[in-house]
Amino acid sequence: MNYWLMKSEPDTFSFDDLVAMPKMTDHWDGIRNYQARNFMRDQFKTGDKVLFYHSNTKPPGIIGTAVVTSAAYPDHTAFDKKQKYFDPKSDPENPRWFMVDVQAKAKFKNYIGLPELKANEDLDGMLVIKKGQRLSIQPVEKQHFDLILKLGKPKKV
DNA sequence: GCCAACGTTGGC
DNA sequence: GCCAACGTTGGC
Repeated sequence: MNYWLMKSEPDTFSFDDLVAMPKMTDHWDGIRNYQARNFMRDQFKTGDKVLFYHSNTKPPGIIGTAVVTSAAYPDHTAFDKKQKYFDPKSDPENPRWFMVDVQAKAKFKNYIGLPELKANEDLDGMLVIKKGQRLSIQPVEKQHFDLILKLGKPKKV
């Protein structure tokens, strides 16, 4: 069992957007960073737990939890010229980019903003509070994950 | 909207 | 293989 933090801009795809999907599940497409891809491709497993992070909003922070419901499979949006995330260097024979399916689980009654994450010394070392850390998929340590659940007061969706 | 941080690209 | 130029992320 692994723990992850996944960033999304709420203007593009918010936690509530995920909840609104059939079965509250969607594929996490558009990852075009090798480190993030490697996490998904090599380490994501069905049942892994995810903190859903809203970036580029005021304040950014953790809005809820989700669960991984598939292993990694090729990101087909890279194959289609009309797609925003088209990448000519990826093709179905030899896909460069991958994605997983995630399902919404719980929404936090207490949204945990980035300033709050930074202020909590029990969360020292979390990647998301590091300056310049732009990775959109990050591993999270279990004790950090557990503490964040405690702070967030998740309510099943 | 600015810009620091940092990943990627491509010329050499 | 170095590194300058460029593009993107994402906090502020």
